[in-house]
Amino acid sequence: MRDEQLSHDLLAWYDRHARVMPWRVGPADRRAGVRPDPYAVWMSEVMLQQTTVAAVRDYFHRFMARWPTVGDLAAAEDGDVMAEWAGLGYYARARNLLKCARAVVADHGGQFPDSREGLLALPGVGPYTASAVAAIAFDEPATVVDGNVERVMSRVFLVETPLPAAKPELTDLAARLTPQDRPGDHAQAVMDLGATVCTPKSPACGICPWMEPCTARAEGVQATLPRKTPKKAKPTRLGYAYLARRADGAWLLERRPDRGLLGGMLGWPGSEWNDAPAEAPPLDARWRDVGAEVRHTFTHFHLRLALRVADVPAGTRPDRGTFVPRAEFRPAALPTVMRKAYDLAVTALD
DNA sequence: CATCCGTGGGG
DNA sequence: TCCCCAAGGAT
Repeated sequence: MRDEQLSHDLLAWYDRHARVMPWRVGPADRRAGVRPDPYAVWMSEVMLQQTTVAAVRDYFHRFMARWPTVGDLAAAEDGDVMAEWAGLGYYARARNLLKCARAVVADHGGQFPDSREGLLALPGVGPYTASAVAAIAFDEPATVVDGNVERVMSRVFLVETPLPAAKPELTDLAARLTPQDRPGDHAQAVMDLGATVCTPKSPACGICPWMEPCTARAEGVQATLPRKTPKKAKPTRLGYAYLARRADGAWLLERRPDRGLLGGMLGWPGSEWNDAPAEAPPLDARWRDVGAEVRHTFTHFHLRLALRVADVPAGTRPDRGTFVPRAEFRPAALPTVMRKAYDLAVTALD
């Protein structure tokens, strides 16, 4: 089957089955000439990096309501943006989001570059995001290659090379199918297909617009693709976290360094996280064992975090960290592992 | 090219 | 309970 026929059939499917998203201009409106706001497209694409649509929705609404334009975001306080991002993960994205907004204002007059090439130069914008914004916001015939596209291409064209080695081949195949007309709808259509029909575990081939041409389907091996090189097991690390509550209700927190795990986020002072961490209290106090530990899994290790809590008098000077007044403290501004620690500690204190 | 970087839901 | 994985990017 010709590439043009495949693209046509996919767009016809998309016209009927496009998912409705807060940041998306649907195929009907788009054909009526409506164009999405590049700022909203960029915001959604950054949030969607390695993150599910369901997780992104509320965050997208909150960010757009609080910072409606790239200029508003560029003028925001770093801490406010990090707090608003808390819980969404991959916090380097939030730091780069701010850097990018400020670059757009400082270097591009507050307008996003309208080409893949120009977008690619922005912080936090890689090959995928540059193509996605170029195609969706500016209708440049750029090819998007995300996990969905890799899966769909590997099946339709029966690519047995394991990822990530197969990436260039899958990119070439995806490029062949990218039409000059409606490239933005095409990009979103492939991803919708991967997310709703050509799913990882049990693809719904019976309702797929590409059932007939799909080579993997013909061979009956669709559920085994794409192949992936095995990943190594996660080790378990141990650590201590110290939750100090001052007499007036203030909590002792510290801002983590910009680089590395949970970079730029607020957290409880703690020990190192490794096989045998040493205790590292941030001030002298009667530290109590809470009798419960936080279990949390990061991308590449499991963590078991033992909690120490203490009530300290007004005027206490910590060796590190800052007491955050009760009125300003919001658990929702903490990354999830730190919020879990707080929830466990206050439960134990009651 | 390999490693680091979160989180929550589903099977 | 555990593993997979989701609209990846930076180094």
